[in-house]
Amino acid sequence: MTPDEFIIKWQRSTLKESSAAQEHFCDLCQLLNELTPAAADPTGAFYCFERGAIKTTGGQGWADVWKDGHFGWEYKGKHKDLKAAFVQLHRYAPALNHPPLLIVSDMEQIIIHTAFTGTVPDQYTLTLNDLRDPSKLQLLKWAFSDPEKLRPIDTTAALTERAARQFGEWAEALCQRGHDSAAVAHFSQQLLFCLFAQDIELLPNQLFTRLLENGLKYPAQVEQMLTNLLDTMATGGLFGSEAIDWFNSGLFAEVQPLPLETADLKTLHSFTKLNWSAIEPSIFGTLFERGLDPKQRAQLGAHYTDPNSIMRLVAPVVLMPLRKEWQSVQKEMLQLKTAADAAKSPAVRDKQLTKLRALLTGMLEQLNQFRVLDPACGSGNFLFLALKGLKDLEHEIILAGEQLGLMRAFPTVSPHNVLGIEKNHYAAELARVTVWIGEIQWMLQHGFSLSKNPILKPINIIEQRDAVVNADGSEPEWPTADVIIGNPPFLGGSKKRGLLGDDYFTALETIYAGRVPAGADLVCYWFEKARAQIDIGKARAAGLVSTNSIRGGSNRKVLDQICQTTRIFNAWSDEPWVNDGAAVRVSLISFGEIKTPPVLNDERVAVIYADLTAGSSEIKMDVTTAKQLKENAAVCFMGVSKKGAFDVAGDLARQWLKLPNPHHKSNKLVLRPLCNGIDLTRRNRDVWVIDFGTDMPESEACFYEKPFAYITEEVKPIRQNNNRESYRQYWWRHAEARPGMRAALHNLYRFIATPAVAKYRTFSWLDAIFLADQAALIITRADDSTFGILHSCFHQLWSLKMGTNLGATPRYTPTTTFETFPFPIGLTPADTASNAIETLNSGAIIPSVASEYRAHAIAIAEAAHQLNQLRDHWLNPPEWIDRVPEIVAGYPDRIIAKPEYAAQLKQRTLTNLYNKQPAWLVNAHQQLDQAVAAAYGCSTELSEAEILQQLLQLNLARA
DNA sequence: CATCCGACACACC
DNA sequence: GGTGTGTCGGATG
Repeated sequence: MTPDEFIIKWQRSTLKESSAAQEHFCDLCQLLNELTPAAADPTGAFYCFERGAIKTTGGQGWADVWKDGHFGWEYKGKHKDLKAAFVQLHRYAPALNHPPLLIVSDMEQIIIHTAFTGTVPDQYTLTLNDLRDPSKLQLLKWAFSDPEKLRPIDTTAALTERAARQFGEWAEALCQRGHDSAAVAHFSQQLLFCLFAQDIELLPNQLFTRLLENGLKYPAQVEQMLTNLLDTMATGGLFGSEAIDWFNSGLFAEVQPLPLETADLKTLHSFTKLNWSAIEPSIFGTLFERGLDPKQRAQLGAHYTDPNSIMRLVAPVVLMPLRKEWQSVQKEMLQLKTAADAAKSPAVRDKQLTKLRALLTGMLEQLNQFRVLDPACGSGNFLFLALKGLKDLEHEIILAGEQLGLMRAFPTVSPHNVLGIEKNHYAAELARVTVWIGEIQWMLQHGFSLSKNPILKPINIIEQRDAVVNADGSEPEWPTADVIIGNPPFLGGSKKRGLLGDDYFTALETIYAGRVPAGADLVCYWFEKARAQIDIGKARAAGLVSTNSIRGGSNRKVLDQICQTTRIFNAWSDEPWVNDGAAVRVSLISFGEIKTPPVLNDERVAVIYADLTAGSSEIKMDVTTAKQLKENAAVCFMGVSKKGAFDVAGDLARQWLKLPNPHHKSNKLVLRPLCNGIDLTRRNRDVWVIDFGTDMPESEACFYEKPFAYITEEVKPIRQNNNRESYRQYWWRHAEARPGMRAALHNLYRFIATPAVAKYRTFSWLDAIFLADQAALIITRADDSTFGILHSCFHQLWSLKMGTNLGATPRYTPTTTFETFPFPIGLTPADTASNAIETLNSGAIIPSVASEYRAHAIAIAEAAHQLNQLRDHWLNPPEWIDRVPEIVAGYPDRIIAKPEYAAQLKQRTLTNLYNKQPAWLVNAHQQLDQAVAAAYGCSTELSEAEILQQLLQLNLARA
């Protein structure tokens, strides 16, 4: 068939839809050289006419033609309403497997609507005559063979980001003109809603666009016109000659348009060209929060929390349990249907059908009664996504019921299903709008008309109040709900008082005494309250976002309690989270009374522990039960906490070293090279520190003229403003001078250091003259055996598991990683405490230990010494450097690059070395691991989990 | 007195 | 511009 033949045939045709549709479609297939449905798929399972038609009644199907993964196609008679056909396809899209294209035709026109998820919908209209145009015909051909070719480039996410950025910039300009940011936020939300309402035709005839155009002609009238429009939206009524629906909602309760300039009107007018109906409702929230807060304004238009991340909580907590229930109900319904169809008497049949109806009604009623609470709902995007998920599920159930021949139910899941608590007045306001926009969008996209008068029903879904402390200092009640979701605010324990104020802090302390440690992050109060709600039966489950630090320290207490009174059934332990610029990492935690196997980081596990690690079915290992060991006490220390600029460049220190002092003592006594993490992971920076020790009086310190003058200038002013009496009083000393550490270092000529926060857990030797800064942790031992044990895979694994994180980077914490670590028997810190060390022929240094452990000590020390030497040669190749004696005796030689090797030497850092993982390094570590494994008396073939399990057992046995 | 934390801060490859 | 490491106030035990 040629296009001309097709056109002539169908121009003439006056047949009705029912008689002509299939023939029209078959002709099209011929024209496009495609197989007809029956020829392509005789079973009709993937490509057929009348998909979803109920065979027994011959009733209307979901689509006239359906090709799985391609399109749903609906015909109407000539000049009939194609919009209605489109609405029908939309409504049945879930039953049709969400085809990417929804095509409607009245046999003269063919309209292809794209419906790829997450893209801005597009449409192509083809008239009969267009079929002569090969490029138009190609579109149709793609619909049959390769619908991906029709995927719009613009995603709704991209559209949303673009709109957010543009709108944000515009709002920022308003703020810069001196308008109050809260007023700008409120006004911009009103305008945004107008743009949305216009694009879904709630505001008729492009009314908002025309208003802006008139405004450009009569700038003086703009403010009055806008006031009139917004006022009319608040109450419903006439705007000019146009009838405006009653929108209601507090959004329009307060109308005070800001003065707009011509440029503003032009910008707004350009916004009307965007497709606001396809916008993600969460944009409103993002815009609001960023537009309102001057600190966040720089982020306007930047990233916003990705819906997929939110679904990682909404899915397991809200949707999965309901889906599971629906599956079992559906199974029962299918059995009843089969029984009814097979029934011999109408009475029996009716009885089965009544039961069937009751099951469906029951399921829908359950959905209608379902309540989701977000007690920190912000601008409502969690609630919006929960509502959308519930509506999708309800729709699916309704369609399944219809398929069983039951009468179609009207969807009843609506904003009444979601409850929110939000402290911020405008965010709360906005959350209501966000949820309603989501509702309206969903209804229209699924072919349902909106119920009006008002459009935004006065359901009090969002309460504006504090969720964890009442104004009178008492504990707030949360409404009863089925589940709790949300992303509560994070605020580190020590920042709480400063940001929230003394009264609020005291109230928190009082209300949650014994439940949440006072040093915990603010987010923990939401976790504890959610746990309590579940405990008293006011919720079944909760899914909350938290800082990833909830896995350790005092924050973990709330998870410990959760694991005691209920159960964590789903978690993501450490995920990057969108928060512009900052390296924020979060844990997503779902807990409560939902019977489902636990899933951690998308993998089935046997149990999830409070630190968000898992036990497998073979190895159950809750390392949070590990105890601090006596034999490890007072060996690992954090370096000094200076709290002031006591550090000076090496060259300045050297100048001072040469200067005399009035009391004839050298500055050498108060000047030492400093070591922090960077000195360990990169190269030594040659930074020195003025150190008046732990108890030198000011009267003596001032004899060291230059250093004292320096800190009088640089440190004293700052320290005298410190909140702590002792820091103010002893300003010339380091705030935490670590007397314990200094005592433990006594008589050691070297010690072991490791960076507190570092990508790799490396240990290095430092000459005793070095002073460790707080970001360097030290172990007060000089023997290679201890060094080797710490650098073995045993301690590496343990420290990773037991330590915490600063953002994405592991952090070593003395109490939880070192003091809990069970050293091999006979080689514990208690066993190596004696200073009686012995140097072997190789140069390795072993501690004096009981004779039966001496062989292990030697083997480990040799391997460790070898590792350290290899590493040192790599870090400081003798050919590239000069070793220069320090100007004063008693300091180690300086390592100075030969000029031609300076750049290369700069790259020789421990982090770079471990990034590269050269074979010799891997081998050296393997040798070491073997020696240490022998000391533990275990195989070198153990898996990581097995090593950890053995260490945990050893720890518990010793504790 | 010592340790821990950061909806981070910032220097430097 | 990404990578990697660090400050310092405040709280706890």
